[in-house]
Amino acid sequence: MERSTRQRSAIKEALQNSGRPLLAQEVLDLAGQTVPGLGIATVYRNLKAMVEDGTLRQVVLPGENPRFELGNHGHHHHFQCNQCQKVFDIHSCPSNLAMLAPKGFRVEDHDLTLYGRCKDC
Amino acid sequence: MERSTRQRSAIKEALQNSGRPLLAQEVLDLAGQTVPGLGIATVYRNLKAMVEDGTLRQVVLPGENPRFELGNHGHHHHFQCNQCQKVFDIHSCPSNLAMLAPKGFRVEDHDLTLYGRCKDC
DNA sequence: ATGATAATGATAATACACTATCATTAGAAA
DNA sequence: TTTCTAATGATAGTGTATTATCATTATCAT
Repeated sequence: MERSTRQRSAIKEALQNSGRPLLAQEVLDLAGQTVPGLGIATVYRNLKAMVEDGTLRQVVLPGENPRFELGNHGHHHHFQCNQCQKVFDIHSCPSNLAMLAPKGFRVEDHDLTLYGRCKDC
Repeated sequence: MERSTRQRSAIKEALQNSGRPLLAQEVLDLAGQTVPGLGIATVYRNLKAMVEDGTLRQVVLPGENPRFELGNHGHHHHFQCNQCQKVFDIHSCPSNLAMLAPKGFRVEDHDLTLYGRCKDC
């Protein structure tokens, strides 16, 4: 059966505390402060398992490596800072997007990314 | 100086005739019908050169390899078909997106991708 | 405390899009 | 037509994120 490890806890905690989607490398950096010696393979292994069981979901922005965020958020979008490259959640969503599509096209979903300067940059 | 070749012409023609952004592989497939034996290296070489001189621009959707479209289009967005995976242009753009960002965040640009079924699927 | 084995960490292997290399081909200036 | 060399095509090489391997460690039911 599944065992509870310091590594797995630290990884989940890093995602919970960050409040924003993290790259695998960022997860390693943050969780590695709690568990020195944490290996990148362990990070990938756990991220993958947590995505599969629904604990996490992947956030993929254009041209970027996958980021990870808690899976219990509803539909939302993201903002990427042009300065620090960090990604933040946006908890609102424009309506009417379906009517932008040409005639004959059925819209089922959408992705929106805003770019600019974050609060700290 | 730069020479005019059948290969380069066929590559540009493929992009012009398609009316939608194409993957490097799709460019090879289409232009290869005009120039049998066309090599993938030649496609990449020319796509890269044409992006650098502004003839083409790259279109990068989340989790997808770069596509290429003519560079003389204005700001616009894209629709990807969930069935055939093809990408199409959308020549309208929602306004008000800047106000979706949290306080303290300055919005400078945005990317929007719609997903669904295209006219042919 | 002990044994079974899930999990880890180091690192080799993989996948894959893209680029470099180089011998050959083919524009185009003369 | 000849000559120069840009461009091509085949393919080896590269970069890099992710995964597999495996010896070792640590969790937890007993």
